Amino acid sequence: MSTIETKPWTSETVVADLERAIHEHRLPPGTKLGEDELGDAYGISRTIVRAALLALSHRHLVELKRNRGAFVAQPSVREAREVFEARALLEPRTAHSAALRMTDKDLALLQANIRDEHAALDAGESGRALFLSGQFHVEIARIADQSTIETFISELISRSSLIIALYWRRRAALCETQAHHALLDAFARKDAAAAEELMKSHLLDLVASLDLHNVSQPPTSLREALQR
Amino acid sequence: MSTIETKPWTSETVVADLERAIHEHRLPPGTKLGEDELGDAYGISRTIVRAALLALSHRHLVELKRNRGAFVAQPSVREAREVFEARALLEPRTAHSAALRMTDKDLALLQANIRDEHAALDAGESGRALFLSGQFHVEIARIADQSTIETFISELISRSSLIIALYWRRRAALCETQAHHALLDAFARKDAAAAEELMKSHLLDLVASLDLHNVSQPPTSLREALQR
DNA sequence: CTCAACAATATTGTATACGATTTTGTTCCG
DNA sequence: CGGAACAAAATCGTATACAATATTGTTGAG
Repeated sequence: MSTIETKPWTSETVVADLERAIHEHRLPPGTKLGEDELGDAYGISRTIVRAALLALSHRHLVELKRNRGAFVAQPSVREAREVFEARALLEPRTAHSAALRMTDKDLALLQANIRDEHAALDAGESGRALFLSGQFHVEIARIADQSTIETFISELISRSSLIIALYWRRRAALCETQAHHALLDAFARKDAAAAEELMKSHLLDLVASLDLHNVSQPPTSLREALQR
Repeated sequence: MSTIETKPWTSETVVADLERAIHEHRLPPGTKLGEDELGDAYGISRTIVRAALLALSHRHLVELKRNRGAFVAQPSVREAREVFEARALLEPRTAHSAALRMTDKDLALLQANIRDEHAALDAGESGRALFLSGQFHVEIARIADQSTIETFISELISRSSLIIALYWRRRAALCETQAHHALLDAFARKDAAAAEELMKSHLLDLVASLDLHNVSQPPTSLREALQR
């Protein structure tokens, strides 16, 4: 946990801190997020913690069970499909818009992002690499200058991180940065149509790298899981 | 206000009640939502009210100003454009999916919705008609069996209601139900391509019926608004 | 009379106390 | 020894008290 008690933690900063921890798989799906525990860790009262957990539950990153507590969400196979369905509707067209508005500064930012992701991978910081990989997509929405869509994509990216934690099947890990590289090239050429197509196939590749027909549903209850 | 104190109001029911009131324009944009006031109205403590307001702020229906309180949101022209941009990405394709999954029961529900909207209009209940008109769109997402996208569309519909309250320009009011009728026909024929196109143009018509180039921004501050 | 400074009031922000529910641990009967 | 009933503990749900901040009202000097 973050444990730096010198900071003035607010509801929003706690949300951001927890969201990043979840996104980086430092808090795996299913992790219990006790209110007292979090309050002690951040040095704040349960009031703030509850507001943060409520916010995270609205983003579907945390599941609140009445009188049971908060847990890092465990998206179902169904939900996983839906998330990528939504991404497929939003992201390709957003990449198209972004390509048309792309500035040199934006390009540099995206390039830096890819570089940092490479560095993180080399350093064995796979969590940080995953986070940066997601940021690449959010950044595109920001460049497209569509903050409303950006909010949706940002949520979907974080949820995708949970989905990856649950359903990722081992494969070539470099396909990610390859796809981002190709996108960057299209952006550099201001080729909006190519960017849209590349994003579309990138998302299809992502889904294909998941194991979603598997019946190993994240156990809703231990009882049910062990009764087989 | 709702004032029925015999009900066991929970955070969620209060959110639903307030959201509907906002959607039906009983709580116009800019309305101050005092915590004590709401707590008294519903017969609950500020704790629950705050949770509800927090939820509504996450849906961009309420704006929270630090140490100032909660207000019904006043989407900017910029935000209005973004909301309809997002709807344009999500809804046509969702209508396509819905057409393919449409059952007779679903058709009946949509038909009933249109009928109720007509009835509400005839009865002069324009707020209720607007709400039902929005429900038509949410229902399509539900029929498409995409709950994640449905959540997004539901939020966008509610925000659209605020946008209509602020930027609607007088016009033929029946264009709405006409478009919904046409959609229903396409659904009945299971003509997914037609449904997709009809939804696309319906959304374009909606945007066209708004006055978004107008400079009469909802005043961010009274000072600024009166200094002209 | 105008306006700035200050005081009073109202409202939100946060912490904490207490009650409700669930979970865990123990006991006692079969 | 096994299991159900009960007791204890932990945790969440809600209300309330108090502090922080903003707004409003008043006063007094110029």
